[in-house]
Amino acid sequence: MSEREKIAIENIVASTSLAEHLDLSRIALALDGSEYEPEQFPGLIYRLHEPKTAVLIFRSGKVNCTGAKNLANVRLTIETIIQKLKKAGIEVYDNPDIVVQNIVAVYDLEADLNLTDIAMSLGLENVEYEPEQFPGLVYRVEEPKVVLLLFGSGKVVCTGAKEESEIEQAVIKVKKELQKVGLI
Amino acid sequence: MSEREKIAIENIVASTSLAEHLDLSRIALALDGSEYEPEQFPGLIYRLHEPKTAVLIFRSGKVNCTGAKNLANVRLTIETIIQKLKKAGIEVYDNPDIVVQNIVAVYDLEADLNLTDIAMSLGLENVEYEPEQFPGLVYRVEEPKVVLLLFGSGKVVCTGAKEESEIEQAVIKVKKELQKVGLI
DNA sequence: AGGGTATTTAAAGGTACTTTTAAATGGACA
DNA sequence: TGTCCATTTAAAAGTACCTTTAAATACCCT
Repeated sequence: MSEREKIAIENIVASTSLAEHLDLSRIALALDGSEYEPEQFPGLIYRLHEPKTAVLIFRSGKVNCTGAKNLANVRLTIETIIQKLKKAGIEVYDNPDIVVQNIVAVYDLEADLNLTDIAMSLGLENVEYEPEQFPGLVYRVEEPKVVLLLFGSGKVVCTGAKEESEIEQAVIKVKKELQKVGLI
Repeated sequence: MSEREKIAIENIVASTSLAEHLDLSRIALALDGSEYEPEQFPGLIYRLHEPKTAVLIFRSGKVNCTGAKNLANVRLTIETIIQKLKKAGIEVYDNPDIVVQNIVAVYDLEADLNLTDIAMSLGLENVEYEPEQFPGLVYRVEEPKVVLLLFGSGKVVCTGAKEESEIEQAVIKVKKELQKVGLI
């Protein structure tokens, strides 16, 4: 099994634009179950059940999609929102460009990790490890620019990537570094 | 190993009387670290570190001791309180009668239990089992009058006993009942 | 009369929080 | 005018706290 196949994408955050301006109060009435409390947060929140995602819609026409585990579901979510708004008589763009902003994934090193030893080996500059605050070791990788959370179980969470290839590179990199110092 | 030795007493609640009447505001000043908030609770709360127990002192002179794991520590706790109050110039009885009101203990059946099957076997009258509310099965034993909490792991908590012999009787009883229906 | 206030303790299951990341935007603060 | 707060999502694993039971004590409330 390749490293790529062992990487499980858990969440994709993507953004797009559906119009020059949107009337959120009107959309709040059109999208059943949506939440719009401008004093609490400027965006309107709408959740889809299939795929299970959440969409944030802003007055500027900008839209965020969160929660999808693959690109197809990001597109399906945006397309569903477009159709619903159109049906409600709200003008929006067709086939807007969608930009992936962040991907969260999990990888399993399949070996218990001594995080205290790893924290000393990898050096203080890119590592933060405060077990009583959080059980994971925070490793800020510079190239690719992502953040890895290492756990004693060997599970690794990668966040900050914009492409799947960055996750793969980061995972291979940390694996090699741990092997080099004999901590894996 | 006898059943008695396998029973671990975790908490003893005992009561006694130290005087006809006590001035809790004065005791609050005498016992450093004590908590006395009459609008919240009528008793004054005082914690001992060795043995690790908690004492509740009431205006009536009645006193509760909780947290001890054996009778000697209940007596030591009460004796310590008596000495501290005497040193503060507060008149209290010497060698007051101490009554054990409740003993909480844990026993291990050393076998996984199917609580759903046990709930049906032991009958609805003395058993309550609502796993989504609480993971333990509540078994109200009539003789001795105690309550047993049975867990899927085989661990059994006994509470309501006033003597160690009652815990032993109850544990032997439930063990025999489970063996009779082949659920252990 | 009963329930909530408070103390202690075990069992085991659940929830919520801790950390990281990214976009969007409106308000508050120096 | 930046910075930081608000929100959404997801994983990891650790902590805290809640659930239940019993008992004495007593004071308030309905």
